[in-house]
Amino acid sequence: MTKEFRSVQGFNDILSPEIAKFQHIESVARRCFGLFNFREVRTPVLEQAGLFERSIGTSTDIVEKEMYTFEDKGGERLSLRPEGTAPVARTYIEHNIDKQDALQRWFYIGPMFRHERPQRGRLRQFHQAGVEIFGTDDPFADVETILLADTIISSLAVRDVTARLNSIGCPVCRPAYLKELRSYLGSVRERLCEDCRKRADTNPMRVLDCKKEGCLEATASAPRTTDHLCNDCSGHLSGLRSGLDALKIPYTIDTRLVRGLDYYSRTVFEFAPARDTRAQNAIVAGGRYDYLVELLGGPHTPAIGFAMGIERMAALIDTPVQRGPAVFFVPLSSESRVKAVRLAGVLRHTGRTCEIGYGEKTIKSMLRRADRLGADLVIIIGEEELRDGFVTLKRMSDGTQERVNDADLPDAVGRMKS
RNA sequence: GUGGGUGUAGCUCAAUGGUAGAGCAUUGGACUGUGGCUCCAAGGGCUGAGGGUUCGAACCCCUUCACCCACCCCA
Repeated sequence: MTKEFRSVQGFNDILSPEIAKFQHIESVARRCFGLFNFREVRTPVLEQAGLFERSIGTSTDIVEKEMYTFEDKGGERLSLRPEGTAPVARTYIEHNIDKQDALQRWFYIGPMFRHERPQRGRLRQFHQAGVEIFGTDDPFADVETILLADTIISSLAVRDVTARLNSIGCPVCRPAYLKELRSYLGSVRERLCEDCRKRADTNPMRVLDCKKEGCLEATASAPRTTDHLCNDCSGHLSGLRSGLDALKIPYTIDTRLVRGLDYYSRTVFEFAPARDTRAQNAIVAGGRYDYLVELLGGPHTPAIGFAMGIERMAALIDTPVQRGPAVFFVPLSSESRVKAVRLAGVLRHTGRTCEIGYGEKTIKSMLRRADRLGADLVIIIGEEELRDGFVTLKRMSDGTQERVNDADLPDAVGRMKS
């Protein structure tokens, strides 16, 4: 069949039963955010293109070729947000949050957009849940951010996920490090892949992140960020590590871990399935961005956060069982349907989920439907029930059924269900 | 952006140039107001689309579209 309309490439419909995973992940995430006392912030999906260009960095792939950027009718250059941090930082600045209380703990959940070739774990519209802590450079904020990510992952019963961690320094120590790294990379240049030769000039730290064997070997003895941190950065890192150790949160230091976004400083981290060697396997990633708010025109505001990929998390969990309705009504005439609607209203008032069968279908087909939906109880209303003011209440699990007077229905439903 | 793979019923897949099929699902019946189990039956397809070769194409060729996977990169 040729369908006239289909969803746009990389923009997927999410429907039952897959939707149950999303609902579960989001509700677990919300609960954890709430328990850590983070407040929700909802920002628009559209922002000025410049916000991302400046924050993420113009030489990153995201900005260079993956943004949905267009001119609207007013001639403004707008972008669908490719990530959540920059918009939230913009919000922090725009509403002068620091004037009230510079320390803020925020979370967001929503769709993000990147124009890439879709594949496993990568879509053009995807969903992230993330947090940001603004207004402190206390390493304990880093600890708590990582703890929160770890809490969500374990609350979702996802196993064998490991955390990798690194510090990429700050404007004080990074220039000297980069100088050293550049000269090292120059010395092994001919052993690097073509991409990495370019990166060696434009974004040398990314060379460390290359997965190609030749590059891995060539950079095996490259200078490490962690050996070139200034006193403050190194103190920050050890504060973070001792916090994680004290809480017994497992992690490994990975000096090759740099992140793809320009705004990170000091702490960067990533959670990924231990066994999965595929490239796009990070389910949570984040880091510190102490200079982003400033870069966007706000006051100096150290901050840290992470983003979790909801689709990627969904790939790691089982589909939760979706409960059927507590009660499915089987009215055998239009008069009895009126009664069914009335009784369903009473039951819904007591918190029972009810669905009423439609149409001229036979009792058999309606019962089949009730069975398929997984209804606990069925209420049959025919001629006799209508005339004498009762209903036939049937328990699907064992088929037992009884006559129940209309007025006794809520009690009888409670009794039969248990 | 580059490379590979796949498109046949709602779903998962057969059919290798000669009448398009199965399982599951759906609907109905056996069972006239009673679901699941079993049995019986039915509906459902321009074989992604367009063109070509051939007496004849799901199958071969060309074009195109879509999806999947990988690279790149990222959540």
